[in-house]
Amino acid sequence: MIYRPDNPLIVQSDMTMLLETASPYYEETRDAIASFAEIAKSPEHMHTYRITPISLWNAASSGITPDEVMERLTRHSRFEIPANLLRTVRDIMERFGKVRIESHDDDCLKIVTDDATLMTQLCSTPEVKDLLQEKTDGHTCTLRSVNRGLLKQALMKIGYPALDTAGYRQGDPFPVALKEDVLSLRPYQVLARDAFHRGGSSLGGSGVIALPSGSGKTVVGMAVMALLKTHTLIITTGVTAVRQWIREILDKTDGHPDFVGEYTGHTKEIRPVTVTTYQILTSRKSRDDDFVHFHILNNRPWGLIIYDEVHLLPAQVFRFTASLQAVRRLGLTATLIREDGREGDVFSLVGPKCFDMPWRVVEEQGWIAEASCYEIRVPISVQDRLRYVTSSPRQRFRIAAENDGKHRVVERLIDAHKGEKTLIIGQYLDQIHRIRERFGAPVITGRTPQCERDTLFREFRDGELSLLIVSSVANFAIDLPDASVAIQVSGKFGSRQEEAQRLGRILRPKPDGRPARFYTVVTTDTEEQDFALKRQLFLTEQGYEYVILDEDEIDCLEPVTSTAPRNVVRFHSQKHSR
DNA sequence: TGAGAGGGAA
DNA sequence: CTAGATCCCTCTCA
Repeated sequence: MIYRPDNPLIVQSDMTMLLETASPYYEETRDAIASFAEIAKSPEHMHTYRITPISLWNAASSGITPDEVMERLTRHSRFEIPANLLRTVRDIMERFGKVRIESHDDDCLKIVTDDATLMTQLCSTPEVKDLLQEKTDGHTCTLRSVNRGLLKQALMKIGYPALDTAGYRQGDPFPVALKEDVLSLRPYQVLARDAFHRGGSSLGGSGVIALPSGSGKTVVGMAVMALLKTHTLIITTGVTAVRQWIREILDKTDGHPDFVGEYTGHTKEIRPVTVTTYQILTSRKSRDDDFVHFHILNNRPWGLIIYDEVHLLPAQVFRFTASLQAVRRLGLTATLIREDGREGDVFSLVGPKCFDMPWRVVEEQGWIAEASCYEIRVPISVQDRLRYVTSSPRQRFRIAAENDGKHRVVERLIDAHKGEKTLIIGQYLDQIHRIRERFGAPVITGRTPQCERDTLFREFRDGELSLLIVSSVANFAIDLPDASVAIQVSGKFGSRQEEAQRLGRILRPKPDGRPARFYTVVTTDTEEQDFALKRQLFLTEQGYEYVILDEDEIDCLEPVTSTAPRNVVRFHSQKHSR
């Protein structure tokens, strides 16, 4: 029996793992398992990770072998690893690619597998069988090209994600190159581009690249365009993002303005490079009308489709994407997590994750600002506590979130960061307006007209204004200027995505190299505290540690200086010794 | 031709 | 879970 008490990882036969955070080997172990497991819980001392089929398949498609997974588990595990777990991991990973999709003739493809029993099983599974045509022999079966996407979804559902090597239709050529004189790709951007293109024309060539906010995902997209030199459709979340892409393309490539177009509610241009929104693809005049815009865009000779913020891809766009399997697809995202559990559809229709890098690693290389995260706990007044306990579970969260006691904390934080660009981010308009009354800073909500936003953004950027209060516009507004301090006073239940997005607002490297601070203010002993923990999961997985402070510990926070060593660790050990 | 308001959608 | 923001379309007014 193996027993290595210094190792911080406990691997259990139900595919969960426990990781002890106080161990000196914690960071090393966390980084070793991050690529094939996902974090499920992160209380102070013991984090729980889960190994899921999707996490294993994503690992497999970013080049990690079953042996490597075994080796990492064995190296960091305290106890001997359950034999059945090793078998299951290998088994699941090897299921990816057991079924391959290959080209056959003009409008037919074929699925191929070496395993005749599996083929028989496929041909008797209703969801799969209906999409297939006829069996050529025990190992192959033909299907119509139009069913390529649907079949991949069906195979994913039964746990055998297909390796699609049927290749892509040749898009019309469009010569475009990066302006190498003004733009040099960062090392990880080159790695990401090449990981996407690995396998050349037929193997791979579709997939998702996950990189933190502010690390230049747009540039990766353009680097791929410059590699493929073909007509490209870029789909984004909103018109501001559309215009941002167009600006970036004109700025960083030699693409001529006449060949780059906007296709939105305002302007309907179709050009060799066209930037559009998810919404216009799914819009139609009435319920039983046609998806006009989708059909117009679908009948173009695209050789590449870029899905910006692919984690937000609306359910309906999956259907369209299923019919676009002959076009190369690149998904870009900072947080490849969906709260609706449709990760499998992203995997099978856009493609597997082909590249990612933990946020902390990008930070260590200096491409995004160094950031520390704090959770500050505030009690609730006796009156509000009374309201809280007598309310329905529905209203409770809101009462806790809108706790006016939070204002004291906000005041102290603003004092501690005088002169730094600070954002206060909240979810409820009432709360936001109460904060405005107290601190007198301007507010931006969805109601704020664009021209007013522009003015405030400019003042904030120029430093005339150092404090800005924003509602959940902060989640979408791509043009919101960068800050170095963010104070989150309320948010959307347990949304990991939102937490990550909001941290992203302060990650752009500062001119003076000063580190960023992210504070989330939470009411003690309420539901909000549980949700806060859930929100932090993604960032914990990326290597961030939340320091938990009580209200009056704020004054012991060290002031931010550009040369200050990281104080996260010191605070952490203080907490542990108490 | 463009701006702005209001409705519906998801 | 809700509340909030966005987008697209249409209509009206210069």
